[in-house]
Amino acid sequence: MSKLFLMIEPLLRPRLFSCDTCLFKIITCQFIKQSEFDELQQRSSQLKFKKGEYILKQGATTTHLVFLQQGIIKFNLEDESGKNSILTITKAPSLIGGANVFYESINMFSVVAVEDCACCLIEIPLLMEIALGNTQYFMKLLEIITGMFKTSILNFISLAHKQVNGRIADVILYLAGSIYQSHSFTLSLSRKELAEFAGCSTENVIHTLSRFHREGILTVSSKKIIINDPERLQKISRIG
Amino acid sequence: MSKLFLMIEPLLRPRLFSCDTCLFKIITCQFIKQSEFDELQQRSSQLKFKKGEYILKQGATTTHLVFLQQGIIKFNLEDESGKNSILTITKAPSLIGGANVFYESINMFSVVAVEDCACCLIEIPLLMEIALGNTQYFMKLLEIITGMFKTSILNFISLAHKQVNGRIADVILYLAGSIYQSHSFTLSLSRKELAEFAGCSTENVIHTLSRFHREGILTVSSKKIIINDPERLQKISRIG
DNA sequence: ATCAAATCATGAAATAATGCAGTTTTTGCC
DNA sequence: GGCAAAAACTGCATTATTTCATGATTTGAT
Repeated sequence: MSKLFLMIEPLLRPRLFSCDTCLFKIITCQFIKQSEFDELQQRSSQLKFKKGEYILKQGATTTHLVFLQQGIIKFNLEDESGKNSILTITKAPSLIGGANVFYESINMFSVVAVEDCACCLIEIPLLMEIALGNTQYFMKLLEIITGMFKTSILNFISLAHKQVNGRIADVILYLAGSIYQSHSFTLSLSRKELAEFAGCSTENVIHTLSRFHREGILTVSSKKIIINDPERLQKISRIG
Repeated sequence: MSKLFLMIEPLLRPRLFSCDTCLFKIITCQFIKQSEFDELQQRSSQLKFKKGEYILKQGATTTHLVFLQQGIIKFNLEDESGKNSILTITKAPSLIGGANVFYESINMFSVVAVEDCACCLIEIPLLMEIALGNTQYFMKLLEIITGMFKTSILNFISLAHKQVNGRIADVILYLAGSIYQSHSFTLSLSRKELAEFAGCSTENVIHTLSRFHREGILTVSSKKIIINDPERLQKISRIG
């Protein structure tokens, strides 16, 4: 890419990140033509979201699939009385909003940035047009989307049939294993959000984390968490 | 159909129910050729399951999609320690095992007959062969399968973030609304199964049902349940 | 029809979880 | 840096839930 192009390119169509190294492309490019990918790219828009901003809003209609390029998001269910439930937390890279592709276009829940995010919004009609002409590509998309459904169902199972101790152990293990991928991490969620995720009161999260800290299972100091005894945490998760 | 044919047909290939009035056909026949449906029918097998029998077994691999023609089933998750959780209850007509179609062939959970069932087992590879050549049919299948995913997620949401009162109210309302479709019904589930569905102890189910009975919300006498005050039950469900 | 096993039911004690009131700490903003 | 607001924390009273012990009832097998 020439220096001149680098200078004027942002004026034409600013790119927050390169489409050539985009994982969505890497995952699926083996199945579609460069020309098809180029068209997708042309008609996609890259957007930044600050922590706390809505990426998709529950109840709104969408015509876009969101590829989360960078950041961490929560799936948020808001009920009539204003109570929030967090269905799951996901980090980039991830394809979100898949439920809308094959079913209906009204968002079942909100997607909110938990950390600053970079996203790519892909037009669903265009994507479908390409997918319908290409079985392998279609199947790949399906696999990604049903895989996400599956994950969130498994998430729920662990939450729905355990007591708070086990649920909080689950949440911590999930965050360590799937989000931060380390036994030592700095939470991007508040205690209130942890409570919305675990389905209990904020106080209960605080009490339980303090207890785990007292018992040496975790080291908790404000947002910083270290898992000292993963085995015991897993045991608590197992027995519920 | 001639009388002679009726006499010998069972010897050739016994049919528990007619394929021509099968809802799976009615839902999808508008999109596929009669010859395609005939082949599906040829290679499908009809089976009966008694109450308590496994239709699909968690952890086993399947190459068949199950169309539930008659009866009520539960989706059962069995953990290492032998604890059961009921994910959801579904009645005929319903297409089950859809998760296996696009993802992988290992059953995430068991499917067990809660009442005597009649099922039709459809070969997934053959179904896919037909679907891949027929966009509309494919989309229809997808809609059915993702719709089921969606329903079970919504089911969970209501269970995961409520207290036992609300969860049991939910379970009763779900059974009345979606399974028995009446305010007065005879349970095919035991108290233990209700507990596995609501995610609480068996005693808690019994206590709560007795309380609802005492308060005039329900009339409960062993397996027979009458909802006397749906509004109050709904309110309990809402406030959790 | 009878017996054993499973299910249903009840109450009481122990444990778990919530909600509240009040305090400290952190965060964001001018 | 200082201030206000939000978040984090603590202990305690209240409520919810489980667990256990016990007995009644129902179900299924022989």
